[in-house]
Amino acid sequence: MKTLPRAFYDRDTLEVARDLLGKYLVRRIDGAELVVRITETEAYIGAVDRACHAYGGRRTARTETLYAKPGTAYVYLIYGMYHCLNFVTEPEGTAAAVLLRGVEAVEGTDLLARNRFGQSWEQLTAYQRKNFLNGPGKVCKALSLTRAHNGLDLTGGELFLCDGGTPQGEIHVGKRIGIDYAGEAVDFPWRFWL
DNA sequence: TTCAGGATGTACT
DNA sequence: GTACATCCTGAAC
Repeated sequence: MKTLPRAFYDRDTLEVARDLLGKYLVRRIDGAELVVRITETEAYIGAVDRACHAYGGRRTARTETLYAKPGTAYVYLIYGMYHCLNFVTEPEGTAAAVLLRGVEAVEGTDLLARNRFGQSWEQLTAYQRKNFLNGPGKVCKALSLTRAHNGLDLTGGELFLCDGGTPQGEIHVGKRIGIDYAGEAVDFPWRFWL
């Protein structure tokens, strides 16, 4: 598989969010390789989006990463205990990114299960398996990603994306989750899933 | 299967 | 002091 080049991210954020479906995300850690397939994303575009941390050109210590060059990881802490992983898009100086909301395990399932529940896949309940990696906080927990990885270059060898061919089935489009505070942006159809 | 409530700490007002 | 791009638990259905 080939690592996606920086040019992949240096495009319209909505296009990137849609194209990310079906792609493989690879995480190398302690000699192990975790691979997941992307199934759900959301776009956040600072210039026009009240739900984006960098709405209206806002620059703070936290949002600085959103202005970084495309192909950078933006990781932040939410609700005091979970992390969210984003892929920075569009040219450097433009605040936009794609939030990773859901994936499915491809390689390293057992290590993913241990990171998330402290147990092997075999030990998980049916409920735990069904809700394994279907949320942004769950994905970061399983991939062992924290704010320490904020600003990481996605064209490097620690965390990167690979092409996965054309995804099967239909691409769904709808409203984003958990942004009821964002006024008119609540209704933007910027969520994509398989 | 759905729902309400709580956990928890950082960023920003 | 308030809000937050979430998740888990336990109870009701």
